[in-house]
Amino acid sequence: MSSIPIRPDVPLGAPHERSDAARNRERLLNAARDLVAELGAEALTMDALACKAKVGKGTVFRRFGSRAGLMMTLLSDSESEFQHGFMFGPPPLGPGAAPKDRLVAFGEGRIYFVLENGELLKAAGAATRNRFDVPATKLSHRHMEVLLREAGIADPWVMAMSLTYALDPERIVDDVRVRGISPTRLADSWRELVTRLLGAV
Amino acid sequence: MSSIPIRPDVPLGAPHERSDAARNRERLLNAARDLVAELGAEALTMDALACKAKVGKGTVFRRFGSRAGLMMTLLSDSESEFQHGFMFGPPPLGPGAAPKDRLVAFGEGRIYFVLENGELLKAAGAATRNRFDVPATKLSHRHMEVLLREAGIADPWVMAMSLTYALDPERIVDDVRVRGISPTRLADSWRELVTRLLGAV
DNA sequence: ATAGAAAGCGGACCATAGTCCGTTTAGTAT
DNA sequence: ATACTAAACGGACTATGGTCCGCTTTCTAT
Repeated sequence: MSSIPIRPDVPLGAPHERSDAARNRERLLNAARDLVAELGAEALTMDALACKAKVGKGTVFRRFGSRAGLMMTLLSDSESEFQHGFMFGPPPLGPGAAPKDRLVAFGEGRIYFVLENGELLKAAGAATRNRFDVPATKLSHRHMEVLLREAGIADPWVMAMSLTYALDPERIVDDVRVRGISPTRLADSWRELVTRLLGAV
Repeated sequence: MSSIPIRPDVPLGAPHERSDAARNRERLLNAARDLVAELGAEALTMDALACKAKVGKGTVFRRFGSRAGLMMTLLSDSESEFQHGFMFGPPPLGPGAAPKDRLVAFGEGRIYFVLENGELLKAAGAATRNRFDVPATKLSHRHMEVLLREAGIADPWVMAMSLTYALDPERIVDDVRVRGISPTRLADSWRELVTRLLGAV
């Protein structure tokens, strides 16, 4: 997988995306959304996508780089929304509340977000070398790191990584769907974890 | 993947393993160990293994069920040793110490165990639906659950799951080998986590 | 309008995990 | 020894993610 031209935010002298490229991007995105709606994210194969979009397989991979890349693209809308929530939204999720409360809210939000987009998230994480490469994961990690630092944790970077993995999509989805744990129970346990971790009951 | 006849612990009227089966098992195990030693676990392919062991591919899969199953078999010795350590060994890892200290020791032990057998563990976990299916993982989870319950955690089962994922092999290996975090730093952070989680500094 | 270059295209091709099923073979009962 | 049966075997076959590279299209400069 070389550089991923997924659709850069037109950073510099935007090389002016070619019209055929734009057309195929549209086709692919539509086909992908259809397939996910029809059969679920897990069942989406790159061959089927290429076929349904009436496009060559090479085109699919140039556009998205990999299956994980495709899933990330499909996720980007809801993901942005969630990100906006914890970065700019109202407390306790957004700025203005105590780190502990923000972290509790973050975990809860994340749990429900994962449960809504679970398949996509699992698919985005799998097949990637280190799941930490997912940009959204990096951002979440950074967010938690800042909160943990404010709360006086000695090594916020590493602790944020522990919490990141505790909120792993695969873990959350399987807990709920395979092992029958209710989302509420997960959220409660997360609250207990954060509360104890950041002192004071 | 149907029932896995990996080499049952001869549970009942052991149907007397056939001699050709035994011979091939030996061949496969030896070949697998050689290949791992030579090229690393990641580079081991089932085709190469079958070929090197002078055995058909079907035989490989009958024996181990899957690539993950093979890796688990390869791990079982060192894994048993580690398990023995936290179940029957001397404190603080084994019984006799306070839950908090046992949990700290468990995490440290796990970190170093993972760093020694990282490739195998990653390979065993990947390709499995839920990595939690790995029997050794279930045992570790149970162990932590018991300790957490003793320490008064409200929902030990779920909390143990959070900690299980915080100690995920992929996470540990990538932290150390990709992101350059020292094992010591990981262990220190784990200590901080457990110490704060189980009260009293 | 035209030509040249760069970007994009597409599908054959590769690698690899895992399945299937007709054939072989090791034990067993006679 | 012989015949029988269930287990074991092996390798062709499938599914799927991902790569490669010669061909086509779009854009731009003239």
